[in-house]
Amino acid sequence: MNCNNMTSEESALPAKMETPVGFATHDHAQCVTDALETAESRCAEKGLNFTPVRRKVLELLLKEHRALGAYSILDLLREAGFKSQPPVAYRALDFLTEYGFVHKIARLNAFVACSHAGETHTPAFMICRVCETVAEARSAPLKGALGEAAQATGFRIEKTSVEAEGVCRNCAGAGQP
Amino acid sequence: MNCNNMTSEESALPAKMETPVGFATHDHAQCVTDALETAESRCAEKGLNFTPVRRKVLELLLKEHRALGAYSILDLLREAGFKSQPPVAYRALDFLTEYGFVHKIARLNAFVACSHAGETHTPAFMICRVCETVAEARSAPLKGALGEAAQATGFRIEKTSVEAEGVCRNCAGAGQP
DNA sequence: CCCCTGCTGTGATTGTATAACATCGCAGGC
DNA sequence: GCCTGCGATGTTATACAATCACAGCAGGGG
Repeated sequence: MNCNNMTSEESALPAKMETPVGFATHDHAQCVTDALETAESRCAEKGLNFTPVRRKVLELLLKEHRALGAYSILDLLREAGFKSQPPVAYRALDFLTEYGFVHKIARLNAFVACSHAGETHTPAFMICRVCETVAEARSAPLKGALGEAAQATGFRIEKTSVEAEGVCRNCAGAGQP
Repeated sequence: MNCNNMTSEESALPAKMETPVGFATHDHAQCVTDALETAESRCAEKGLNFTPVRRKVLELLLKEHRALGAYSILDLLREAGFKSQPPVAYRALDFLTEYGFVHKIARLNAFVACSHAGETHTPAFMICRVCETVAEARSAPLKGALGEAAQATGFRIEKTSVEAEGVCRNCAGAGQP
């Protein structure tokens, strides 16, 4: 579960920081199967239907470990033997998104597997424009300028998307502009 | 310039708060022409070409006072007598976006005129899912959980998009769920 | 004058997302 | 057994978003 972990709980900065950027090599096969099992048991708990298509889509996203467009996912699904049309991929993605196994990156029109299994949370993303990796940080929906503005104006926030585009340490170190 | 002003400078909460939600009635015709003039003079300053199409697109967005999809804009352009194909609208929007007259709302694949003329800034948006109005708040790109996570991991932020979806005070008051 | 540059016009194409409707399979009640 | 309800999937078609490629044109500077 814990690969690609850029987690930063509010102001609890380092001290304990697993793999600092979402890049350190790790036992990827293991992290994929772990995540799949977690998802499976979560669905079982909640009485949700973790169907083959849904499972496969999540698996593909976990394997890729970066954001994929819906049609890329569709291609991979087909390669994997599913004879799927667009709505199939979208429905699976809707399901996975609804229950927090996958997040949508609006900026990219793409989807990424969640780094912090299951429970509903309000993530913030850092998108490296060089290597395209997406790292997920936990965020507090109501803090910062946005929360203040919302409070001041009586706006009730339901969902947030916080996405930053830039260059990760690895790529910056590799001399990318 | 100052209609739809949900501005909240960092922690400078109320005290002075123009029109609290982006809804209060106001002299709209005036706010549109003011904004257009501001844009015009800004372009003049910088030696930019504020062409008829660009002007019209900005005018349309200012008039609508909410986020519009590219094809809606295209339709309006055509109604206004321009015989435009998609690239025309997109090019105008690219220009306006690049120089900060218009912002793109990634969540909606739509565009909205900037409430705070000209200078480059990193806005945050509150999107009412009932009335579709978009209010803009200024934000600090490097504050909050995201900034901390970025610092901790050496990620260099270049652009951010912060978008909140919810219900504005007016619509909440009108008994919307 | 010519060339360069930036903007526009146009047609076609690709990518993203959903509508609308048919079908399937299974659990539960009669 | 049979019907029904329901969630998931299959299928076709289409709406909406974005880009490509190329042609033309107007103004400015050499």
